[in-house]
Amino acid sequence: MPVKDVIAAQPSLAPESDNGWDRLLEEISHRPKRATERKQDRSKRTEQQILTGALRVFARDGISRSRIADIAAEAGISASTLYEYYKSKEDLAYDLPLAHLAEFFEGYHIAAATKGTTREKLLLYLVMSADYAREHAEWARLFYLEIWPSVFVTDTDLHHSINDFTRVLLFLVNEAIEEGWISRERNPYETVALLTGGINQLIITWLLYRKPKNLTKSGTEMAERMISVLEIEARAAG
Amino acid sequence: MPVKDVIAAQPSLAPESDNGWDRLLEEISHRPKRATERKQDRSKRTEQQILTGALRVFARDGISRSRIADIAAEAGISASTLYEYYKSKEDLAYDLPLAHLAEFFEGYHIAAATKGTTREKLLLYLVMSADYAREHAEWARLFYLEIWPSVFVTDTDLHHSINDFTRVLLFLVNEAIEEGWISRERNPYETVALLTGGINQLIITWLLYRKPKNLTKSGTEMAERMISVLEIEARAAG
DNA sequence: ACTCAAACCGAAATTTCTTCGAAATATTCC
DNA sequence: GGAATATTTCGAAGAAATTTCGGTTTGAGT
Repeated sequence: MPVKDVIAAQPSLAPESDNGWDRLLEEISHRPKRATERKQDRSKRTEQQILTGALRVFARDGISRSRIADIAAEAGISASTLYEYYKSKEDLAYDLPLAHLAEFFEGYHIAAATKGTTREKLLLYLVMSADYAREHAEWARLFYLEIWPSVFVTDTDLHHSINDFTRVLLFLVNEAIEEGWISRERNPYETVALLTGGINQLIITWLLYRKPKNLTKSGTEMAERMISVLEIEARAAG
Repeated sequence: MPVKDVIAAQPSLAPESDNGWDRLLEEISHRPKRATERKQDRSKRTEQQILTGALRVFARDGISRSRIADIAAEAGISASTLYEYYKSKEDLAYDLPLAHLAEFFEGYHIAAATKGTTREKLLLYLVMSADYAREHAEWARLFYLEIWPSVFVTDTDLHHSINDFTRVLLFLVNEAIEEGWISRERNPYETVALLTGGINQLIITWLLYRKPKNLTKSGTEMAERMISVLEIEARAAG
């Protein structure tokens, strides 16, 4: 059950455990592990070629219009070989984003270490999300436009990673509430929805229309705006 | 070009044209028209059965896993007959949400007539969006989780209707800026992204996890919160 | 160099989508 | 009412894509 994960995450995220933050990020950036480890070097190379080829083709044609044959050709192997690596097209599509997500979390983990306050961490998270999408547009197309909202991601490794994305935000929001600059009156899940939704909508619009032109700038603007607005709200609430 | 539509919409939406609002809603709720009109009554019935069956199957299995044969069976016709009505599965999937969207706009048009202020209209729009999703959960699953973010909706009737959804918000936000309760400093598109993103994220979470339990209540809460937060922001900016 | 497992591929099987021509049903006109 | 015409339906065949299978090639360890 997906809901359970999110709920269960909450207690362990209580701000009083002072190293909860590091443990959370540690867990998150090490999550993705392919079940089958490849033995030979050429195999590792092939796996990489499949991932690169698949990303290219999926981003160009969309998952459902993409053909296994095209992906295999792009990877320089035969279609049947691809089935040695992934049991279906869907399986491939859902595995594909994992490596990038881990990379994002790892990058964030490092960058966040230099930030002292919760506010800075939260701002950084939102800004980095937008920026990572800009830097990896093909991946982002696949992830934000096809996979994230998909109903069928439940009960997959990917699903955990997507939940992780929310868990980080939830942790920070709870901490901010503790610190008093996000209103206690408000449901933290609702606040997380607001933050996620705002930044994602910006990314999605950019992916579809290349507008706003400068995603990094707009992302920063949007993130700062959302956070400062939450602060004002908390102050207004007294 | 999708972007063009949105941009082009702006001038005609200037608040000074006092009946711009009615013209906009008129245009929007009358947009969808199937090209081919069916001659016989049984045909109209069949068309309805296809739509009902397809909605059921798509919502249950997702578009890509759904089989034409299943949809046809659900509709009580043969698979080949379905091709008399829609030229492909994709075509069917993209036509399906149109009727509901038109219904939503029409319902909003009527309900908004009783609301005097821009603020009330905006609040109503957001609240009704969430509520419509709750009332038509199968449709919402298809629309929010599979179709809205899809890359391939460009250059379809559906695409216009989705743009319409944003145009209404943009109109209201611009009017609110004119009235002074949304900050002039902020890019209206960014504000629209914030509003859309926030409410959609809430809907998506509900569709996936049935959480929050009461979508109508949470939607109202979220909508009121976002609007009041924008007001506070405008006041703080002076 | 030999052995064995891992990796690879072509051809065939399977599944699903789509087309087509003929049959069934409805409408029109006399 | 019944023949002529148009519309709608369907089964069977065709096309396109995914997936499986058996056997060959390749590479790592000894």
